[in-house]
Amino acid sequence: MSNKKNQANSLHYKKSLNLPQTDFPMKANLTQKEPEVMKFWEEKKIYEKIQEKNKNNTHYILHDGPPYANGPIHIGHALNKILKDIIVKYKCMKGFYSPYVPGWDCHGLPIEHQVDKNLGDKKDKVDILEKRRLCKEYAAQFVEIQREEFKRLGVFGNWSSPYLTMSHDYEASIVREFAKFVKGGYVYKGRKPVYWCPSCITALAEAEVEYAEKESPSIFVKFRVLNSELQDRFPDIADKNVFIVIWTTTPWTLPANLALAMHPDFDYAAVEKNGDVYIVAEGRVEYLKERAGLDGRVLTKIEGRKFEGIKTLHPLADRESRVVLDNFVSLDEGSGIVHIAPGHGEDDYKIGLRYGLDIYAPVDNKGKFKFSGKQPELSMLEGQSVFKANAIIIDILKKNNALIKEEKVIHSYPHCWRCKKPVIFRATEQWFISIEHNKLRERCLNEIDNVQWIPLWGKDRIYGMVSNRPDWCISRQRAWGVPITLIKCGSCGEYIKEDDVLDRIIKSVVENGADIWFIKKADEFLLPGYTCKKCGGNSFSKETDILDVWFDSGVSHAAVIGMDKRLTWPADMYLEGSDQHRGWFQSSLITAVGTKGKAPYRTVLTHGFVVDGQGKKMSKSLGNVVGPQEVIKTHGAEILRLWVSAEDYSDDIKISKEILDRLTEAYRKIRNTCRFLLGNLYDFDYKDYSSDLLKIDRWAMSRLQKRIKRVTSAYENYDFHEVFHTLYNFCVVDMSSFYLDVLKDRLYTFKSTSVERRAAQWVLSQILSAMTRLMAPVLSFTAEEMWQSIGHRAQSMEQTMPDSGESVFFSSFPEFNERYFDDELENRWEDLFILRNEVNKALEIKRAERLIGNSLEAKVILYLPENYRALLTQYRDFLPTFFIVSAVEIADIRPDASYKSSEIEGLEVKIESAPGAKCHRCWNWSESVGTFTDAPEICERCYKVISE
RNA sequence: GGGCCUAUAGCUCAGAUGGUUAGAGCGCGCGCCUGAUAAGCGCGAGGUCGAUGGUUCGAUUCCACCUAGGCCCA
Repeated sequence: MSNKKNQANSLHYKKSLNLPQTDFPMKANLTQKEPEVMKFWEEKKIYEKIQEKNKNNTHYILHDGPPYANGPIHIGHALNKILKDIIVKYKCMKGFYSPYVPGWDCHGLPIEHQVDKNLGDKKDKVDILEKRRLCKEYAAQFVEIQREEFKRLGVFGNWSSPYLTMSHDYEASIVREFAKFVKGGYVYKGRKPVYWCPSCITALAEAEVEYAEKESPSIFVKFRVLNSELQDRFPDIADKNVFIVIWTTTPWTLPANLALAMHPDFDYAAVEKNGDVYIVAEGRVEYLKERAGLDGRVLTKIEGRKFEGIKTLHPLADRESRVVLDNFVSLDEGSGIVHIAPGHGEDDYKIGLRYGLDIYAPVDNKGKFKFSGKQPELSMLEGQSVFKANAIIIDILKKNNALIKEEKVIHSYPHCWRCKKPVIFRATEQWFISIEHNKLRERCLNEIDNVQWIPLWGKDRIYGMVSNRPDWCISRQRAWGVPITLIKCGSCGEYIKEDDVLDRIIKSVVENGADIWFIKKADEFLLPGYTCKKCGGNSFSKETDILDVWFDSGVSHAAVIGMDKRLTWPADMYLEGSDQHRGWFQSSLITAVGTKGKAPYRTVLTHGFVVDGQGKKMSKSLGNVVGPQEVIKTHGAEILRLWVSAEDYSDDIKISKEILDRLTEAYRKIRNTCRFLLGNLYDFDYKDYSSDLLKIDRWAMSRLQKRIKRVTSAYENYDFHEVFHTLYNFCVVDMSSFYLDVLKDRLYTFKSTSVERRAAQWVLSQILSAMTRLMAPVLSFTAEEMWQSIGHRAQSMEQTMPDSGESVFFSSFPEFNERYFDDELENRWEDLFILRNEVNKALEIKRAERLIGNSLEAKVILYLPENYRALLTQYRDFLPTFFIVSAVEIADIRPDASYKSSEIEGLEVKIESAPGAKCHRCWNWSESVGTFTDAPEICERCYKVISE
C-alpha cells in the first residue's frame, strides 16, 4: 500500500473515533475572562438569588471586620477577604443562609492626619465641621476604591449596602453603646500617663505607637540620702555622705521625680569611692565599675526592703524623694534602682497609686515644661520642650554635682505612628472604661473560654492579653470621630448621666449624624429650663474629646449584627489576622461583654501575615512588597485565590514569584483535567449507567467519594490547603496520569453508544460535576465558567434551585455516596499500582534502548512471585489496558534478559515488541491486523466497531 | 527584653503514641508521544527533618538552650 493511501485511510479511521470536543478554552486568559464572569454575576444577581434561596435556612454569619479606609488594599487584605469568601461560599452551597455584609472603619487619626497634610497651612484655620467633611470625603473615596478591589477578587457580598462606621446609623450605635457603658458605671475620667504625641497634640492608643531607634542621653544620677535617716537605719555608713544611684534615658522626667524604686529582695551594695558611699544593686556593681567608674570598695550589703521610706534630696528641686519598693525593678540595666515619676510612666504610675504619690506631670500638651510657679528653682525650664530640656537638666545636674556619668545611647523608643516623631508619656485627663468595674475582666476571661479559637493557641494569646491589659483609655483629642457625648455642669463640673438626656442625644445623632454634636450648643441637647441635678446650675458645656476608633469598630456587633435584619447575634465567625487579638477581637469582646454579657462571636479564626519568599515581612524599604493589584494583572484573581487556599494560613504566608509560578502550573493542570472530562462528554446522553461500570470505573468512583469526603471535612475544619492538595492530587495522580490515560482507548475507539463507553462517560460526568462544585468556593471564576459549559442536563442532576443551572453557586455541595465506597477494591489496586510502576520502569529501559517508543508497541511478559499470581489471574484480560500496552503474558518460567524488580521481590518483567501490526485506528498492535481484506489496516476490535 | 507562634527536598504540603532505606505533587534533568497538543505519559536526581546539647538501646519526632523569622507587648 502506498503511503498516500495509508494516510488517507488513517484519516478515514480517525474520523470514526470519538475524540474529545469542546469549546472550553485550554488557555484561561483569566485577566480578561474574570471581569466577564463578574459582570455575569452582577447582571444575573447571583449573590442576591443565593440569599433568596437560603433565606429560610439555618444562619451562618461571618461578620466582617472593617478594614481602615485610607488606601488601596494590600495583599493582607486580599488574603483576609478571600478566606472569608471561601467560607461563606462553602456555607452557602451547603444551604446555610449566609449573607456577607462587608464594612469599613472610617474614623480616626490616620485619615485626619492625611487631610491635615492636604490642607497644609490651612489646617488650623478650617473649622471642625469642614475638617470632618473633608475626612468623610477622604474615607468615602477609599471605601469606593477598596470596594471595587474586593469585588475584583471574586468576593461575594452585599457590596451595595455595606456598613460604614461613619454612617448616621452606625454613629448613633456608637453613641448608644457608649451610653450603655456610662449607665453601667464603667466610664470614668482619670488622670493617667498616656502616650502623648506633642506634635499631633493628642493622646495615642498603644496601637498608635510604634517603636524605632532613637538616640537619647544615658545618665547616672546620684540622690543624696538625708543624714538623719542614716543614723537609725544604717549606722555602719552614717558618718559618710551616702548617695543612691539611678539611671535614666529621659532626664526630662527628673523634675517630676517623686520617688526611687528598689527591689525588696535584691541585695544592694554600699560602694565607697573618694570617701563617699554609693548605693547600687549588688548585681550591678561590676557593670557600674566599668561603665560609670564606680570602682570603689564594697563596704556592706543591705537588703532592698530595708530602704523603704528612706528620704533623699532631689537633685534638681527643693524637695525630698523617698525610696519605694516594687518587683518590677530589674537587674538587666542601670543601677538596680529606678527613678519614679508617676506622671510619666506606666510602672511609675502604678507605684504612685500604691504609695499615694501625686500623679505629677509638669508638661503641657505641646511637650513643654509648665510648672505654674510651683517650682521656682526650675524656672529656667519653663516653656522648654522636654527633649531640648534634657541638655539643660544635665547641666544643672553637673552644677549640683549630682551627675556621675553621661553618655549617649541608641535604643528602641516609642514614636507616633503617624508623624513618626518621638512621643512622651504624660499624665493627662482622659476618659476610661474600667476593666475591673462589675468584674468586666473576669467576665471577659470566662467568655474567652466559651469561644472556639482557631488555631487553638489564639485562646492563650488573647487570654493573656486580657488578663494583663490596663483600663481602656477611650478619649482622643481629635476632630475625626464620634464625640464623647457627655454634658458637664458649668458650676459644679458634674457630668449628666441621666437616661433621658443620653437618649435625646442618641436620637439626635440618628437623625443628623455625629456632626450635630459640633453644631449645637450644650443646652440645645437639654430640655428648656434643665438644671443640674447636683447643684442646680444652669450653664452647661460639651465634652470635646472624641472616642477611640477601636470603640467604633468594637461595637460593630451591636451596630451591624444587632441592627441589620439580615444578621443574627452573636456571629458564628470572626476571621482576622493574628494582630487582632489585641485589636478588634478584644475591643469587640469587651464592648459585648460589657453591654450584653456575652462574646459576640462563637468562633474566632486567625491567620498569619503575608511575608516574602524568604519569610521576611514586607516593607517598602526592603522593596519586597507584592501588591494584589499586580498579581491580578499578571496572573488573575483566580491565582491569588488559589494561593490563599494552598497555603497554611495558621503560620505566616509566603508569596513569591516561584510560588505564583507553581500555582499557575497547578491551576492549568486542574483546568485542563476538567477540560478533558468536558471534552469527552460532548455526546453523552446523561442516562444512568451506574450499573454498567467496569472495575476500573468502580475504582475511580470510590476514589472520587474519598476525595469528596476529605475535601468536605477540610472545608468544615477550615483547612483549605488540604482542599487544594486533595483536589490537585486527585487531578494529577488519580485522573490525569492514570484513569484518564487508561480510559482514552475506551472513550476514543469503542462504539460511541456502547455501554462500556457510556459507563465511562457517566463516571466522567460524575467526576466533573463534583470537581466543579468542590472547587467553586476557591476557584469561583473557573468553576462558574466550567458550570456554564457543562450544560443543563449535567447540571440538572445537582441543582437545588428550580430555576436553572444558571450558576454553580445555585448547586449543592457534593455529598459523598457511600454506595461507591470500595475499600477492598482500592486496597487490592494498591498492589496493582506497585506492579504498574515496575512495568513502567521496564518499559523505560527498553525505550532507552530504542526497542519501543509508544508503550503500545510493547508486549509485557511477567514472571510473578507467588503472592501476585492469584491477583493477576483475576485481572489477566485487563492488564494490557491497565499498562497501556498491546499484550501481556504471564510466564511460568523465568524469562531471560528481563528487568528484575527491587520493589517486588521475585518479580521479573520482560519487554518485547508486540506481535502483529499496528492498527491504524486504535494504534494497538494486534495479530488480527491484516486479516480483514476489506480493511487490512485495522484490528478485529476496530473492525467490529466500524462494521456495525 | 517579655508573651504567643513557626522552622521536613528549589516550591507547596504530608508524616511518625520515639523504631528498618522520611513521603506526595510541582519544579529540575533525561526520554516518549503527537488522537487532552502553548497539552499528555514515563523514568531519574534532590532532604545530616533550622543548630547544639540532654533523656533513651534508639530522636527528625520528647526536653533544654540557641539561631532565624512572624505577630503582640515593653
